[in-house]
Amino acid sequence: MTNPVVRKLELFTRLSADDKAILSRVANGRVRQFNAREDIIREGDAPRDINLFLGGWACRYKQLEDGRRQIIAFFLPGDLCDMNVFILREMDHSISAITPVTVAEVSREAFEELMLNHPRIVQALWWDGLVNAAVQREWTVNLGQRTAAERIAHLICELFLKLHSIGLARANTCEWPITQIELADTTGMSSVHVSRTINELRNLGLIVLRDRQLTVSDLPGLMRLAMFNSNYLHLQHEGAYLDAN
Amino acid sequence: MTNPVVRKLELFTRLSADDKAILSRVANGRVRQFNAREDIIREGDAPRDINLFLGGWACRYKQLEDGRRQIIAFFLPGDLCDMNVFILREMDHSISAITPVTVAEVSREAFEELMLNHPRIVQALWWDGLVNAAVQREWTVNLGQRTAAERIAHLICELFLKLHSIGLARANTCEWPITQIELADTTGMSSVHVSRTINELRNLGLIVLRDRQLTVSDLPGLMRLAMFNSNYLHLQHEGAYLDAN
DNA sequence: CGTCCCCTTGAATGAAGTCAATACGCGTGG
DNA sequence: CCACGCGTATTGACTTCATTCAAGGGGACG
Repeated sequence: MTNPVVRKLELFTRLSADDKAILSRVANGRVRQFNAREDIIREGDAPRDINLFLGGWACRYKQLEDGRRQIIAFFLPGDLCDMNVFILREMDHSISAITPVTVAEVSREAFEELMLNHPRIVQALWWDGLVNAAVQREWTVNLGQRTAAERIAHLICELFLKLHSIGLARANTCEWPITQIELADTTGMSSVHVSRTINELRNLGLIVLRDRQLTVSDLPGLMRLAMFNSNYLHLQHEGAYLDAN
Repeated sequence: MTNPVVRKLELFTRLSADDKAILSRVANGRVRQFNAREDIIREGDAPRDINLFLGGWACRYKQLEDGRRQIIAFFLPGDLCDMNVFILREMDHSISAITPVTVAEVSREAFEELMLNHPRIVQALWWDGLVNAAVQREWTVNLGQRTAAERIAHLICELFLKLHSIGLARANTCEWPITQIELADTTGMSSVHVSRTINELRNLGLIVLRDRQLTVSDLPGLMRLAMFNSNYLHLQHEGAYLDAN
């Protein structure tokens, strides 16, 4: 089985055998496990290492004083988390496991050495960072402009495409470990209304969702409803022209 | 008058005379003017140069097919826009002037050369990028969790502090060129409701806003209302420990 | 078998959007 | 100079959408 980070970065550029070897070695360093719901880093902590997600789902979130919580991003296998946070003194948000999660901790030093000697990887990491920023922007649009049904539909499209791109979806189905409460905290609505909205999507024949399994019965329809434009994911292997090895 | 970019980057670290000279030189290269409301870059364009904002206010936005528009970020003097977009093939959003705007175009080559020879600047740019990402996350929280009044109050706090940090606010007043329609597109509400909400803040004695001039009469009160925590702006000169010249 | 968490559904409440009318400032051109 | 148009801001009345409150069902697990 290929390393999920390699798989992900190769969406953008082709890596040399050496690049891949280094990445796999780094990913096998200090590996840690977390239970579902367990915090991986908390707001206020001083960031130490770079985290590399190897398995499971996690999320970034912020919490207001009065308890309201907003999920800001999801992490899937192959994702890196805050490659450079060590520039900043303290975390301004928290990261929590949704399912049981496996992460590799990469020390700042190991990471910097890697960046020094592997320009192709650096470029792929740049790309990854830019895509993450684009996703964050799209979430802003989602929360600001889309209706409840559009918001949920959009999120489903995004995660479904991302899962596909890293080989974690087959045909039109994938795992869906996110509870409706978490979905509510993601889309800025109440969990009651999430329930009703998902039912709406079901009744439109767009999705089937039960037992933590999602089937997208009509992806084009779902994308149309959500006004989903995948350009912001930059999945078109845009670094292909860099392939000259 | 110091260059606004220098002023901004020095929030994080101290720059050498040479660093500053280089930045000022780069900022005086190809300078362009835009009228209020004019687009600077449009979604779908291939990004060419890095834009450095020297004067005026601008915004990043995305538009849905049916016309709904979401403002995703504001640009103030000293801000850089998408230092690395040339990795991506095309823009997934647009940038537009709010007031008349002056920008310096920095070619990719000039920029890369600068990064190669000025590690202190590189570090400050990293910091800037991380802060921008943090701001984008906070906007996600804002749209997802805060009420109308909290949203507007939070945005005012954020911009007011940023303006202060770059010397564009005096005591408790600053320019406020943003129309209520733009504010509506920023906070995901209708312009009618923005009007009512601003009135609410006025009646609470928190702000005075007229003739494109904002006075924050009670900043602590405004921050309390918005549950504003400034940690995400990372304004505490966190790079001070790098000062050894 | 009971507890806990998650999901669902109904009914009442509340927040924000829409529609519409009016007012104000500003620039343009008669 | 005034008239007009345009964009912006304000205010009221009504509607729509989403939240809250409440109750009940179902599955997982000790």
